[in-house]
Amino acid sequence: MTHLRTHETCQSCSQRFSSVFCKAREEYVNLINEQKICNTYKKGQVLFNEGSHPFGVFCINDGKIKLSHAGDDGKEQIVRLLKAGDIMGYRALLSGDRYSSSAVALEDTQICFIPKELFITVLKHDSNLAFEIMKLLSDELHKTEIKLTHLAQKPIRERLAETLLFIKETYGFEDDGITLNVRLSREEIANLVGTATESAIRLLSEFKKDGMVELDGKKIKILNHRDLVKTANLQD
Amino acid sequence: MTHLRTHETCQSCSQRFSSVFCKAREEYVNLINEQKICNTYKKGQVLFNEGSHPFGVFCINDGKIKLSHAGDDGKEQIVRLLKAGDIMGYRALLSGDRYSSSAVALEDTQICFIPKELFITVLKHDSNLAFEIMKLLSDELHKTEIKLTHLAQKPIRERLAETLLFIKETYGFEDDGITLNVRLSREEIANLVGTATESAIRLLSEFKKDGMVELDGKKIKILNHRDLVKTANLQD
DNA sequence: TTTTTTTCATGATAAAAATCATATCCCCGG
DNA sequence: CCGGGGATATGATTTTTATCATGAAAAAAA
Repeated sequence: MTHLRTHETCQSCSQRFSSVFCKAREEYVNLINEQKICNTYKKGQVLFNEGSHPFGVFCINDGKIKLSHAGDDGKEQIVRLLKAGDIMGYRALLSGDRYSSSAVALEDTQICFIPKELFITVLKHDSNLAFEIMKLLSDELHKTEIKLTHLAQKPIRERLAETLLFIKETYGFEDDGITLNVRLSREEIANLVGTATESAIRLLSEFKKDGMVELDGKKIKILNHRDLVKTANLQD
Repeated sequence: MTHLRTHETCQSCSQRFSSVFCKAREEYVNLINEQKICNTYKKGQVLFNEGSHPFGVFCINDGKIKLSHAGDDGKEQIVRLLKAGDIMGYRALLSGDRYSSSAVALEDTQICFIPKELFITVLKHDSNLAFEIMKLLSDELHKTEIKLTHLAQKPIRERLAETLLFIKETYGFEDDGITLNVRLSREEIANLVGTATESAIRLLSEFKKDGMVELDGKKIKILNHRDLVKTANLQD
């Protein structure tokens, strides 16, 4: 955890106008800039653990993060995938709770930490930012409810297709325009879909046989987007 | 839909200090009182439909409501149960979305409607209320993520037990201290658990055989709370 | 009340998915 | 460059769950 020389100020941050803070008033951005603490995390490093107390919010400058719950039997359930411009840790903070999920870096990541008191103060005085946060929470709640419904009602095959499309929406493609721009293990994909690892592996193989994807280790290429959408069977 | 003479003012409302508005400043409560519109809904009546536009938030004065999504194949998934003191409709409003779920009265219900503009104005000027709403959203998000994890990882038997406990937490017991204070069809219970109606019926029969519940039509009595908790297999 | 319709209950069967069991691959450290 | 260990792949089997089918009970309508 070292200070990062390549990311000096919030004002010049590459995420300045894509993050939720884009709506915050200039004076508060300056204040945040003074108090933020920037760090880098290596792939696989834990940013915080389920059950521990939040002391602020994290603002992702670069990299990818997974947020996951441990189920009662210890099995991981990935609840969110985060990327540059996203913030995290605000849920527990606003609930007055401990973290309900753990955050792990999926690749080397640069993150700023904004202390709790500052975040709350800014939120209190800048209603635009408060509305942005409410919108963020509302959107997350919406997405989670949709996921819940699909988990309850759709077969694994459809959910895996949907998950691949979701990964594409979140992280996009590499330069070739077809390779998903993230490396996830089969187990992580399964924990995203909500199924057994073997089932995820098996269905990925089927998708490959059906010409929808190409598999090369952890690289996944989307060969037939149209069929994948059809397989996902999305109406909404 | 008639105006309700029995519920004249927000200031004297029975939910004044249990609802999220308890933290709102007096002046705004007065403003809300002037503009609110009170209505009654009969059991089974639809308050709003998935896909329609929100024009304000609803504040439940008395009664019970279910919020449910229709899955892609039309199957209902109940995402929340609401009671007196709860508000609803704020999620879509704050997202700038249409309603993502439908609201149906589970029994005769009294509800006040607060117009969108007023709600937003109050939220903008009263940061205490804004924080309450953020907390509400955060709590809902947390609960939904837990539900998601359990849906993905736990067998139906455990989820049914958990659902019965959840219903008890939400609506409590009747005067006898053991009968769940709500009437839900077996289908609704299944749509809450996320399973087929027959499976819910079958497992309820097993729970009865195991002495955990007593079934009398739609009345469900909790006979052995301890065993039910054990069956739910909750760690968190 | 009687009829009709819906809900509840339960058995039989089928389908879906998890688990168990191996075999192979491939990445990493020595 | 090689060996070991985790990740991936795939088959076989078992378990779980959904679906289909039918009858009884209860609720709603006539």
